[in-house]
Formats: sequence, C-alpha cells, structure tokens
Amino acid sequence: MRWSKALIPTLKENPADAVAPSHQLLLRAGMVRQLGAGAYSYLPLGLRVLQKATNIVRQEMDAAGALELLMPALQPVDLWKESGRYETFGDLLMQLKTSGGTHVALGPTHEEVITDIVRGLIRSYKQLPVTMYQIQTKFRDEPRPRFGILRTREFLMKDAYSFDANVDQLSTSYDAMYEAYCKIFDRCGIPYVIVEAESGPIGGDSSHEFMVPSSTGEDTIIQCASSGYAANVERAEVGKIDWPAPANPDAPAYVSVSTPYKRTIAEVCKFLKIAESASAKLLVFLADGNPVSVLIRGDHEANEPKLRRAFGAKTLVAADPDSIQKATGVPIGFLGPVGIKIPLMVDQSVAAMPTVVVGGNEVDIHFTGVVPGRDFVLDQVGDLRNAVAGDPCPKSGAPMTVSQGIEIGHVFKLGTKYSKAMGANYLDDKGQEIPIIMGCYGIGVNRIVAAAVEAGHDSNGIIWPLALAPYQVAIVPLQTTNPEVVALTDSIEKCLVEAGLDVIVDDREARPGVKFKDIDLIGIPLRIVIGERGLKEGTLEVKWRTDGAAHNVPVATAAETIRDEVLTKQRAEAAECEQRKIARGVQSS
RNA sequence: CGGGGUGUAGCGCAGCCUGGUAGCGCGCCUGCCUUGGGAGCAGGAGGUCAGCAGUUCGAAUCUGCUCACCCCGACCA
Repeated sequence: MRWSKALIPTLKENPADAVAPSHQLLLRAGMVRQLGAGAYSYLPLGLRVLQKATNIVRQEMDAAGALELLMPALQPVDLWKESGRYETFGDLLMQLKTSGGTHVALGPTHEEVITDIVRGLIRSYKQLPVTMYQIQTKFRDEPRPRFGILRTREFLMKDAYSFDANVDQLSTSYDAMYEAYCKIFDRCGIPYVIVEAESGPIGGDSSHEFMVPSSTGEDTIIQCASSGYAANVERAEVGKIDWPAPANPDAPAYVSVSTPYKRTIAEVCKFLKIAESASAKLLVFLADGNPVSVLIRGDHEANEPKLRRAFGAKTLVAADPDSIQKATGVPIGFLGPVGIKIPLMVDQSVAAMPTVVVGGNEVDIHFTGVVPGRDFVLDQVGDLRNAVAGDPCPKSGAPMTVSQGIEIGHVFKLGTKYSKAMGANYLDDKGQEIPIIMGCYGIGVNRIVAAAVEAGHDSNGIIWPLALAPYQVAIVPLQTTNPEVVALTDSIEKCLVEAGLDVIVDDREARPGVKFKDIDLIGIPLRIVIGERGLKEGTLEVKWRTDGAAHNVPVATAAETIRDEVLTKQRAEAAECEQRKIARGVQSS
C-alpha cells in the first residue's frame, strides 16, 4: 500500500472534545471520526485494526468449536416481553415502530433471539452440547456515551451462547470459552486480569470478566497480591473482620445530641466534627416487598447483591422516603439501629466498632457513643458492603488493593433463565422434557482496539502490538526520485508482502521528519528508512516502535533479514501465548 | 435525568464585555527553495459565526427559545 493512496488524515493537535488517550490518539492517527455522541466511523486505517481483532476473535471461536451464525439487529419487542427483560432493560433498549405498526427494538444483546432459534431447532439431548456465536453490531441507548469508542450507542460485539444438557456439560462449555478468551487477548497482545464478577441465579464462580488495567476504565477491580484473588467491586468479598470490639464495661451510655437539619452523613459528621468512618448509616430496602434495614459505616457503600443474598430475597430495591417513613415512623436522615422496629442486618465493619454515631430515630436527633451489641443487637452480622482498599482478602486476609479496568470480555453461566421463560426444552434419554442450560459470552471488539491503545501508547502516539497493527511495517524512501532508493523500496516491499506481512510505503513528497512523526503516531511496529546516505555505506535503517534506537542492516540481504526479524518476533509472540496457556493449565489443575 | 462547560474555515483558537468590512496558527492549493525528526518565502482557496425568533438603521457580539457536543454525577444486561 502507498501512503499517498491510503487516506490517513492525521492531526497535529488534539481535538478539544477528546479526553481519554485512546480517543485522542485514534482521532489523531486518522483511524476514527465521530458522527454523533456514541457513534463513530472507522476510517480505512482504523477498520484494518478492527478487522484484525475481529479475525483473531473469529479464529479462536472456531477453534473452540463454536459455530458462527448471524442474527438480525431488528428484533420484535414481543420477544423481550416474553423473556421478561422488556422491563429490566428499560430505556437502554432502542425502540421503533415499523410502517406496519410493529413494535421492534434494535438488539442490545441476543439471548432472546438465540433462544427463540434454539427452541425451534433443538429437540434432543443428542443435539447437545452446542455453542453458537456471531460478530454483529449491538445498539444500546446509553444515557451517557463517553471516552470515544469505549462506551458507544452502537458497537461491535462478539456474542456466544452455549446450550447444554446438564451442569457438567455447561462447565465444559464455559471453560472452553474462558480458555478461548485468554487466547484471544494473549494473541492481541493486551494485558488483562480476570476477575470474578457478579453472577446470576446459579451463583458460585459462574461469572468472570476480562479487564484491561487502565485509569480510563469504568470498572473497579479489587485484588489481593498474595492470594491472587481478583474481583469486580460489585462482586468482591470482604474477608473476616473481627467483631465485636473488646467489651468496655466502663463505656458511658450513649448521648442524644441535637443535629437540626443535618441529614446526610457528610452534614452530620461535619457538624459533629467527626470522621465519616466513626459514623454509621441505616439504609432501608424492600426485600421482596418487605422493609428491612442495614447498618453500614458512614464512609462505606452498601452492596445490593450481597444484601439480596443475605436477606434471601429474590428482589431487593432501595426504599423510597415514603415507604421508609411508613415502615419506621422516622423521616429519612435520622434513622438509627437503636430500637428499630424492622429486621436489621449489621455490616461486620460496624459490628467491630467500639462506639459509633448513628441516627436517633427522631427528627433532628443523633446518638453518639452508641455501643454495638449493647445498644443494638448483633445477631445478624455479615459482609454487606462494597470492598475498599485495605480490606482483608477473603482468601489470605492480606490487605487488598483497588484499581480501574476496562471490561473487554465477560463469560457468564446463565442457567435456565431464558430457556424456562421462553420454553427452550430438550428431551433426555428417558423422554423427559428438560430446560436447556445456557451460558453467554461476550467480547466488545471495539474495546479491544481502544484498550490496546490505552495500554500501548507514549507521547509520540500509538504503539500497536504486531497482531493488531494496521500495517506491521512502514518503508520510508527518503529520495523518491533516486532510482536506487525506489528499486530497493520495491524489492523489500515485495519480499515482505510475499511473507504475508502488511506493508505501507510512505511515498509522500514530504520532509523525513513529517513521515517519522506520522509513522510513530499511527503506531506502525517496524520502520525501515532507505536513503542515499545509508546506501553509500551499503546499509539501510530498521527501527522498532518499541525500541529507542535504530539499527542498520546490509542492503544486499536486507529484504530477507528484515522479513526474518518480523517473522521471528511473530513467532516469539506466539510462543509467549503458548507459555501463558501452559501456565494457566498448571494453575487450574 | 441532575450539575458544569462549549458551539466562529478540516483541526486548534481569538474576536463578544463596549453592536459597524470575520481574523490568527496549523492543514489544504500554486510557485520557488529545502530534504535523516512536524523547514522557509511568496501567492491563493475555504466560513449561513449551531439553529430559530426578538431588540436595532445595523447582530458573531445584546435578549429569549431550541439543538448539538464534552466533562462530573446517577444509570450501565
């Protein structure tokens, strides 16, 4: 490919709207252009990267035995009502009406459609297991698209769905996808951590997210260096915290203080001149419709899935101020555990406090010096909140750390949620009708591209891994009118292309500095410079994007030398992937 | 959906307060010159100043409404 024909509109300056590094660099490198909020065009160069990621995903899905199919983005809303997700998906679902009046939606995901297909096709246990996938555009009416191509209203997703006869089969299918994901991200050359994620009805370790560490990431990861435990904050457990605090028989009785108009934790603590961690807040939820209360330290956040499990409830929602008043007789802002009439659960961090400041269950009143266990009961204590930095690891007890990550993949054991709701059953060997057990597995393909840039860039631009680079090699002929330079350029290009490499020749009539800057910006892994100066000495210059300096190779054998250098690097990366695979095998056994 | 901000040439911005010929840098086109890290000189093209409605002799500038985009938060199967 000739640069002059490639349409690569690089920008010297950062577009004002771009904040995230990947957003800035993909724009500046001429890879994407914004059409509207959360909608991006991929220009030729950007599309090449997206397609390289797509190809790797497809190859590994095929290798894992998944069957590719293609489902429509346009889906009847009735299908969503059938699964029960029309309500839960809410405004995120893009909806429209056909000219005939049919109410349709643009698919944000495809559990409903694939389940509809399968219930018509699969009848017998002999047809199971089967896993199918597609690579297709998804639509979600995100209330706030952001960070360039990281969160958009329209995006390319690889979504796979497994169908199994029993839980053991599901585990096998799940493990195959899990392993395929590791291979995909290894091959893409992007760093990732696998974290436990909040899971559905089956529970246990049935959901994992693949995260690329990045400060731009929207997800919070809790990790323990000593045990290797890693989980999304939505899921992360807090290890055992000792409670109650040693009893102090001399502790004075709690004191009622006037706190007029001080409702929030921040207001109360500021007013009383105490740290938020010295206070506790009583939160009221409706567990399957019944009011329940939870006591959490002032600086902590409640974790609703943990609460739902703790109360053994199917649904758990925060109670609105009216129902709180009705259930407790106390207006929001002054609730406390002392003498509370509804069921109370206490987070272990509160149970461990010697004394605590809480609401007085009366307008404009808070209590100080309240002793857990003395002034309110501690018969229901547990891990009810989001983990924070320094919390003990559930495995090792060592302090855990907090970091940000970009979710690029998610594997999930669904169970029979959709097959039951939509009647996707099979007949077992005894002729019994049984709901098919499902799993779903998603990869945000655009996010692979964005995450690769977030993880690989410097002040000069993008640093693509060889596997994703739009072109692996750029050749820069410095004197485009010198026949010797041109001939050498052509012969090296030919040799590399024949070896299966993607090569771009910067044939522009521009000064060398312009070309070097652009090649660095768009992140081409290997740069070859051919100039009269080097030719006099019989050499040309080769520089890797990741290296600080260039090295010279003799002209006579240049094409083969460079070809072998790139192929060797490719093989080294493949070997690295293999090493990781072996290491994973050792870990899991 | 709440809070904040911004819309002027492809990109980055000034002009607005105090109404009176729409500007600068980069990029783009022509020519000369130059050629190993975003050169220099000369000439040139390109704008319904986001839109609509007011005020005014006259609006990029003042007023009102609308729209779009960005950031923080809420939300995120």
